[in-house]
Amino acid sequence: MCKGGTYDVAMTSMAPEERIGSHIKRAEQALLAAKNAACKPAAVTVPQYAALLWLAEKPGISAAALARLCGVTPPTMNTVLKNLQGRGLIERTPHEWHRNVLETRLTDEGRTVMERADAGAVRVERALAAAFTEEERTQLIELLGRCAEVLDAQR
Amino acid sequence: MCKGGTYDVAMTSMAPEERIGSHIKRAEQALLAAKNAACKPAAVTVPQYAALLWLAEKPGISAAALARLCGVTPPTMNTVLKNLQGRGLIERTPHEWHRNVLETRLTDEGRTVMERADAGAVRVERALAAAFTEEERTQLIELLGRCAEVLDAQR
DNA sequence: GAATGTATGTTAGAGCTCTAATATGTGCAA
DNA sequence: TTGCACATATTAGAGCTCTAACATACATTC
Repeated sequence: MCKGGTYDVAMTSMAPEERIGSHIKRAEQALLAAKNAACKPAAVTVPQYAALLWLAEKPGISAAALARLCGVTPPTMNTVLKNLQGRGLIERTPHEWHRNVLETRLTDEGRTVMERADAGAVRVERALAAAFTEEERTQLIELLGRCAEVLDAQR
Repeated sequence: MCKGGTYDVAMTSMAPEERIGSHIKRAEQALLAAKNAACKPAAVTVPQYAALLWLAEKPGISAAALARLCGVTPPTMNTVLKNLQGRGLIERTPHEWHRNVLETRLTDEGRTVMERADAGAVRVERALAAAFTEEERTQLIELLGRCAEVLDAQR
């Protein structure tokens, strides 16, 4: 049972396979790699695709609100939006009332690119979903939700 | 059932809540945030901690092998090791036979820092594990494993 | 009206991550 | 021996990510 490593895992630490976090990380890494490959034909990164997808559903949204939807900080979203704007996939215009807010919208090209990337991403999601029964899928989502809940509370 | 967004999700795409990937990502984000906070007293990042932990168990390992264990590319591990070496937490010496290989080892300070970070990380992992029954934990790990398998095959 | 609070936006800096390309060294095979 | 294959190491460049700090603008309260 005990490993033969120099650092005595059994006494003070925990083996990697026992760490639920290891398995979450591995799944996330595989997910990112698969989505990255799926987005490649559209020449966008996964974070860029995520932003474009939300922008399609919520035109004129603020960068801060978009950051919350995508689960990143405002400076991070700022970086992503800069790259998207530099490629002409989005445009940002000052809000009529709240002068400090910039409304962000897809350009026509941005919409085209998003739809192309989305096709790939959905293909990945469908393949993933197909690996589970309805019941398993429900349970997986429930268990993952509990993970997020507990971990957020830890902080 | 259908959302009122501009981009018609129902026809060509998929709602975020239906995407298993969304839930994996959320759990991983919460995990990273919790581990980050846990590693902060030791003043190391999560990737740095991961490298230190493996180094404790496998002294003299090559950077490439360490990269595989940590699930990152060699250039990424190179970046992490540079930072660790700059802080004097590891040392790298040429391999006796294979001149191209650098053997990497913890310094005394590196071991101390690792143990401090590990205490925090294990605390997070134990809290996470405590949120599930034995059966749930087993199933979660099995389901996550299937995710990784399917996603890797997609690529 | 002035102070406070809250939300948005941005910059700076450190660090992680990838792909692509290059160099070096080892071992095997024609 | 020469060439090929493979592993390791590194550099370059683009992009994502965070925390910290600061600036701006609106809204509420005193």
